[in-house]
Amino acid sequence: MGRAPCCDKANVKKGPWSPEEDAKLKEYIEQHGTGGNWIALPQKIGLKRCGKSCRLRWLNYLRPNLKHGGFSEEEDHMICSLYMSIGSRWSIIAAQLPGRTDNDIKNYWNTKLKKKLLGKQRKEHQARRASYLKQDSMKKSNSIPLVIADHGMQTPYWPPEPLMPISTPYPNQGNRHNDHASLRKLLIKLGGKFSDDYQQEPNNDAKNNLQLPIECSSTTYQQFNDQKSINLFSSSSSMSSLDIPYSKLLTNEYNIEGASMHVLQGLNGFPVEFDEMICSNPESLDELECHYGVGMDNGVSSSGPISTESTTWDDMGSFINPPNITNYEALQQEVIQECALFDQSRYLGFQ
DNA sequence: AACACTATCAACCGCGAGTTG
DNA sequence: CCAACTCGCGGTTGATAGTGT
Repeated sequence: MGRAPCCDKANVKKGPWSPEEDAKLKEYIEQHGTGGNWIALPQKIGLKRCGKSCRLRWLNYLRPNLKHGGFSEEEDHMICSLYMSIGSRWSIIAAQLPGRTDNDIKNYWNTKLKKKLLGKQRKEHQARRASYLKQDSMKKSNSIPLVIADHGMQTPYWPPEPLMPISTPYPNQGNRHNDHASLRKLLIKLGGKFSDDYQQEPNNDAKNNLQLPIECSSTTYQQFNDQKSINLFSSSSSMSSLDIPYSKLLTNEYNIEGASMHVLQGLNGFPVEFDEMICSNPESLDELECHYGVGMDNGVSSSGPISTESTTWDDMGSFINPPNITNYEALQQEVIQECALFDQSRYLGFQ
């Protein structure tokens, strides 16, 4: 038995909204508000629309102060940074971009940003692979640690062992555990720490197995520095806002232990593109490590782009290869903490 | 000019979570 | 405690505009 429909599908109009419908809805909401019940709204106005459709139309199109199209570089940067940190939690990402809707950002990501990133990565992969082959032959000849010159790294780095093809690629589920294990390995290097068995005991010890970074760098991306606080709740949400002074996010003033498990869940839901990249392209994990400079011991010593190509934000190079890895990691850690606070606040009943 | 292909984005759908009685 | 209901979210679809051949 299926779920009951939210409205009578037979008597409900679907498809694009007419200017008359828009005007009716806008006028009514501006005068009376939503009345706290979207389902009843269309009947009150005399619209043959589903309540959910009215809500969506209002939030994504009719609501005042909305911006459409023309994402700025800062917004691109923000979206990518947040996506890398928290995944496809579009409503949270949208809450950081005034005037943008989650739907807008989601569309923008799916149609433009993702392609930009993957396209850029593909190009760099080829260049890097050529570089590896060269370095590998050097390593075999003298067996001493290499310093990759164009990384500007000072930490010794051994190129990876010859890569074995993954025999059962995604979507076959057989290797997904291994892939997640690899991702976890990467994530450990990126900042958090996972025990080997967290997946077996997600409800018990998981929160203890992920240790959030103890320190956050005081250096962050400029756009975050500029903010006095971060509103973690979407303006369209029924939840009330919780503004956390941003300075507090940089310290351990908040006890986040109780929320760690939820951070873990967020990480477990790491952007699926990474899964796919890794499964369809076995070398991609090494690529990612390379991107973030985590292929070496502690993963914090990289300071420059890997590629010799332009690193301007125009071609997303500055995101793929952050100009300052310390800043990037700080940002990532901070966003993870934001999510922990977000989830914790919901637990503590701040809504 | 006609057709095929691609990109874009508004809108829909189904699900999980929260609320209410 | 439970069922019914609503809301909000993220994934997906489909119409249309744009571009290439």
